[in-house]
Amino acid sequence: MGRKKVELKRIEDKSSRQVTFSKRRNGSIKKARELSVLCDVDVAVLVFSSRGKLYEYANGNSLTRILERYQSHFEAEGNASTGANESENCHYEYTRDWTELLHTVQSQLEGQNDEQMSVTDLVQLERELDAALLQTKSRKNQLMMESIRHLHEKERMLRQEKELLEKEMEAMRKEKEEGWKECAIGNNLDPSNPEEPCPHQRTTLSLLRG
Amino acid sequence: MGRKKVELKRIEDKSSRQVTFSKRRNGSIKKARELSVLCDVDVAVLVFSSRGKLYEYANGNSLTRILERYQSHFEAEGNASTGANESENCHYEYTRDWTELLHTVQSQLEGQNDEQMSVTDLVQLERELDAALLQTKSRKNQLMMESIRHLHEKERMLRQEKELLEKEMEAMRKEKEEGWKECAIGNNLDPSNPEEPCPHQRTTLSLLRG
DNA sequence: CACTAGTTATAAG
DNA sequence: TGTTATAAATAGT
Repeated sequence: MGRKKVELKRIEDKSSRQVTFSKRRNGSIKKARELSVLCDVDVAVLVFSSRGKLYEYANGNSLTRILERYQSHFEAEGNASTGANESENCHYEYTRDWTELLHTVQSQLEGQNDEQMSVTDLVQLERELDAALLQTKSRKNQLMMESIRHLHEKERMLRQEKELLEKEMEAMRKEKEEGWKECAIGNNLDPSNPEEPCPHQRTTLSLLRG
Repeated sequence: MGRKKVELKRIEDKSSRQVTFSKRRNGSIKKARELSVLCDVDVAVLVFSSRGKLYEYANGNSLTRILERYQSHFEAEGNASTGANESENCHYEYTRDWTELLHTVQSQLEGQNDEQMSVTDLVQLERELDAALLQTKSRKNQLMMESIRHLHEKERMLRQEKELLEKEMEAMRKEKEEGWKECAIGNNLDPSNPEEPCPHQRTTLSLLRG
């Protein structure tokens, strides 16, 4: 789409990468807006620049809302098997079976059926919809519970890591102190001197407490 | 970009809207991928079809990760209009009603009622039960979503704390090193001596790397 | 940022 | 779904 065809790989030159980033970011968001308007659907685009700045687009429903919508069926992939890296797919695969059902309902509601549905048919339809609903709810609950469990687990891990870090730090502090004592001995000073072994250390400690 | 220019407004013809949706959805996602690859940035695209199907694209960091990143962003920017949604209703009053409802159902099921319930009564009962069910589900979802959001937030905080600790540690390590140099000077040793300033330090470092 | 030349996306069939 | 004429995005300047 320019003077010459470009390879699909990282642009190494920083400057032209920046230019391309700016141009294509706008392009992408424009495309998203067009899609949203023309087809009357919800679209969100998030772009994080390499320096962490966020550019976003979201129509109508604010992004927050869209994210909630997403979250309600996220982490189905949580175990990494499905959403390896590039995820580009349609979720709700189990919905496909129901599409027919919904179609039936729709034409039924539009009342433009050649063959009006009999009560018996409708009873059957109701039964199927109930089943579908049950499945949906069940799946939703399962995913949410999994998600919560997963997050709890993550929290636990993070706490552990933090604890470990704190221990490391304490150990390091002690070592340093010892080091200073040895140093003092080497300098023929009295190691039992109660005065500050090192002014730096105090700084670090007070930072820690803060 | 086609045989003729199109207005930027909802395509009214359902069929061509569907076709355009399909084409442009792919186009948009393709653009997003190119942006991501060429400029080496994180990009996410979410598209919800009118019937609620989700199409998504996210490079590298899985979408979940990107969303977390997004949430941090916008939470950091302060005010979240945590819209107090509909279900602010008086929970208790409804609960009392439900007890009655369930009681009714129970005796109905036991079939030991003097007065059998008429179909009309049952229709009404069904209606009430439906309403109760709806409320229950709504409340449950609300609580679960809150819980998830809360956990995400906690995770974010823990990560921050961890980062801080790591920085502290690095700083402390540097200080120690300096301290050793000064010490060496005090002991009239050559500070540029490339040998180990302190065996303890090595231990700590390897722990850090682990 | 503005300008094209050559590329890509896509509306219509 | 695949094709084609044309609009739109964009790489290089």
